[in-house]
Amino acid sequence: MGLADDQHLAWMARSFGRPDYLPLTPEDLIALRSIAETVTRQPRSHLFREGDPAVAAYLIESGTVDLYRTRGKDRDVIARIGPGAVLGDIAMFGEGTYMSSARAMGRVTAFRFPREKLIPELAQRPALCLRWLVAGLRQLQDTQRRIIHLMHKTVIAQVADLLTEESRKHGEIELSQAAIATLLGVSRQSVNEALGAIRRTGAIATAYRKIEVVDADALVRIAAEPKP
Amino acid sequence: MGLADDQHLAWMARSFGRPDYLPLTPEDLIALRSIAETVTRQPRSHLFREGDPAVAAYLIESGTVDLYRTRGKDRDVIARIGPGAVLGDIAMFGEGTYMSSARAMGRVTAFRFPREKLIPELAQRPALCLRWLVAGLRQLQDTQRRIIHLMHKTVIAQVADLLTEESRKHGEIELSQAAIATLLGVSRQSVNEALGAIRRTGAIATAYRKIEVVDADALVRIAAEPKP
DNA sequence: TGGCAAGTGTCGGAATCCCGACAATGGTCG
DNA sequence: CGACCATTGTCGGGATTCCGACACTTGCCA
Repeated sequence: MGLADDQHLAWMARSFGRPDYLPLTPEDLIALRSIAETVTRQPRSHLFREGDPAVAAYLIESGTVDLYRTRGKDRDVIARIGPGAVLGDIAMFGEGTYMSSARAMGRVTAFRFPREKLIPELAQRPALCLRWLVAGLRQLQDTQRRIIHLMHKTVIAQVADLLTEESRKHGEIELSQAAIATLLGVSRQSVNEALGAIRRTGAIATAYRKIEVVDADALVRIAAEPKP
Repeated sequence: MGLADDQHLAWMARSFGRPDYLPLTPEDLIALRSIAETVTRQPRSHLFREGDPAVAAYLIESGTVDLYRTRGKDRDVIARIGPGAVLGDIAMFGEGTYMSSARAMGRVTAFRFPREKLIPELAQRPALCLRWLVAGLRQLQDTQRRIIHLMHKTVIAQVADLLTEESRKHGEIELSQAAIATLLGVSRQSVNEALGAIRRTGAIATAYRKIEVVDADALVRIAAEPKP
C-alpha cells in the first residue's frame, strides 16, 4: 500500500472514525454495562492492534487513547481520543479487522463489549438496538455534512477547522505539522504555510510541537471562509 | 447557499446516498413487506421532494428514479437509481427532511415504509433491526473506503470510476458532461478534458449526451491509476 | 557537553484544476 | 425551414497545491 493510500486512510479515520462519539443515552449505557468487562490498561499498552479480528468494541471511561496506523517503521497518529469515545464498533459489527491500533497514553480504564455478548444483548433489547441504529445513522449524516464542509476547502480553512476542533477537546494542541498533514491528507509544507498564514492573523501562536489558540472566534471565521 | 455548496451536496449524495443499496436479505424484505404500502408513480411524478419531512423510506421495485437537487431554476441530477435501491432511510431515521427530491422517470412501483409503522416493526423484530444496523454500518465502511479511493485522485480517474459504475448499472450512459461534473464535484471543463483523454485511449466512445463503454477493463485500469 | 533525531521554515518548479469566455454542433419546437 | 436552447469542445490566465531540497531550531540522550 502506497504512502498516498495511507494518508487517505488516516484522513478517513479522522473523519469517519468516531472519536468522542457517544451514540447512546445514559440509560442505554447502564443496560450495556451489565454485559461489559471493565479493562484497565497501563501506559503504552494496547487495547487492540491494527489487523486484529474485531471481536469487541470499547467505550473509554477515563484516560487518553491514541489511534494510529503503522506505516513501515513510523506511526501515524490518526486521532487522540478521550473519555466517552466509542471505538471499534464499526469493525466489530462488520465482522472485519480493526483498521487502526489503539494504545493507551496514560492510564486508561474502559468498558469492553465482546461481540458474542453484545450481539445477543442487542437482539434481546430491540429498543437498545434501534437506538444504536438511529444514533449511528444520525452520526453518519452529521459526518457527511462535516466532510462536505471540509473537502473542497482551502488548506488554510481545513487547518483552522482542525485546530478549532482539537482545542475544544483538549485545550492545548500538541501535534507536529507532519501529524496535522497526515490527519488532513495534505502535504506538510502546505500545513506549514497555512499555520504561518493563520498565525499572522493573530488567531494562534505556534511553538515547537505545540499550538495555542489565541482567538477562537477568528479561527472559526477562517475555517468558514470559502475558497474563491 | 452557494454554487460550491450545492456541488458538494451533490457529490455527497452520490457518495453517501445509497443508490442501489440493498441492506437486507430477501427474508428480511419479506417480513418488511407486510407493513409496506405499494405505491405506483406515473412518469415525472414525485416520490418525495427535497425539504419534505422524511416520514417514510422507499424501496424501488421497478422503474427508474432520479434523485436531484434544485438550484435556482436548474435541476442537478444527483443519481439515477433502479430496482433494489433504498432511499430516504437515513433522513427518516434521523427525523429530518429529505435531502433531495425523488422523481419517477418511467413508470415506477415501489414499497413505502411509513415511519410510524417501520419503527415499531423493527422494535418488535430485534433480528431484523440488528441486521439493518449491521448492514448499514457495513455499507458505511464500504462507502468510506470508496471515498478514500476517489477523493484525492485525478479527475480522469474519478470520471473513469463513475463511468465504470454507471455502465455496470445501466449499460449505456446518458449523462451530460455538466451532470457528471455535478456528480463528481468538479468543473465541467475538467470533465470534458478527462472524457477526451479517456476517449483517446479507446476505452469509451462519446456522443451527444451519451457515452458508450468500449473497453471496460481499460476503464477500470484508468480509474485505478494513482495521481503522480 | 556534544551529537543526533525530530521538527520547523522556506524556496522554486511542476502539475492540476478552476474560471471565464467563446465558437461550434445537436436537438426541439413553432 | 428557422429560431432557440442545450450541449460539447477549446483556449488562456490564475490560483492552489504538491514535491524535492535545504538550512535552521529544538529537545533528548549518551
